[in-house]
Amino acid sequence: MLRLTKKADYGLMALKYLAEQTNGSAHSAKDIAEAYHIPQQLLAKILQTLAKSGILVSHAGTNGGYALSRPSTEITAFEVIREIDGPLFITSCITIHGACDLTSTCTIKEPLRKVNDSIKDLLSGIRIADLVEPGEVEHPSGTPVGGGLVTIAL
Amino acid sequence: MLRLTKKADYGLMALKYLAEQTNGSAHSAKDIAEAYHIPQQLLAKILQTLAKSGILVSHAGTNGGYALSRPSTEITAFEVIREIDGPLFITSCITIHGACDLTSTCTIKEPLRKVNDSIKDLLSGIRIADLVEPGEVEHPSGTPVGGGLVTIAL
DNA sequence: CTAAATAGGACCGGAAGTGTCTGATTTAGG
DNA sequence: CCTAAATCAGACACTTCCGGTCCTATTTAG
Repeated sequence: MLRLTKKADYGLMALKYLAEQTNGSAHSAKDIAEAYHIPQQLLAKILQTLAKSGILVSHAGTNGGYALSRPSTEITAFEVIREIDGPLFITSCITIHGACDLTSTCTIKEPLRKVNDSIKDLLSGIRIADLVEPGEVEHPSGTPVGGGLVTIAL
Repeated sequence: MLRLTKKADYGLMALKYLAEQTNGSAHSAKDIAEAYHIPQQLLAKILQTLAKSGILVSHAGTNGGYALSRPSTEITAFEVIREIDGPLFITSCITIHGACDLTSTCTIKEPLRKVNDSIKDLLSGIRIADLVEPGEVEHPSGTPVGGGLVTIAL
């Protein structure tokens, strides 16, 4: 539960990639997909929606591709995830219309909304620029990194 | 994305219900299910897992049921959700073993782990007791409540 | 002994996530 | 002008998981 879709994941990775590129020219979906070993066509779709929502600018044709529409410091993880995965959120009774039969039934709702908002703030505080530099190799020799799952959190 | 399963939702509601009951006797899954208009058999399953994980104590047989194993101030939303929905979390590459082919590929991972941990802290800070009292009817006359979705967040 | 409950398994239908394919349109470069 | 490399867009297949149900034990108060 509470997990990001792979699409959102891929989207963030792609934006990170674009943020790293210094030259202003466009980079194709193919380039990014190959760099990260991501299914190309899927990435293409993601980049398209990102372009449609104004986070990326696209350029069709030969040597076409995508580039950030704004500096990487002004793109939050929050909006990226929202564009890709849609506005659904925490409790089902909030997102699905009419799920709560009786209002009095679901008294859990209000407290969870606060969590909801907190997570929103959390993700809003993270910018693409924050993803770009954190030193690729800094595992403190105790952390398994390779293919070995990390299994933290919940 | 990032949404709670209904199971976790139901589980929290059930715990809230149990926390509200003053007498120490057990309350059946049927009672709770009817109180909240929740599918009974499904709730039963949830309560079983909650009992198996030690959050609830169960009592079989006639007049049996469930009760909190600890005071409601000592049960966090975090552990409830974890027991019900399992330990999966944020990025898919964290939870699924070996999903990240190359370590260097997924450089997004570290920053997202921090988000992960923050959410964990957030949910750990919420206790069942916090869910119990927030005044059932306090919609500030501007908030649509009935069947009308709230659609906040993302 | 019986009825009410928990305990646990199998199962199913639908939705959503993941990914592929096909086709159309733009466009730089030879 | 033509071709190849792109974006754009829609449809579709596959798989997994969520939500929910059903059935069958097993416990246990009265």
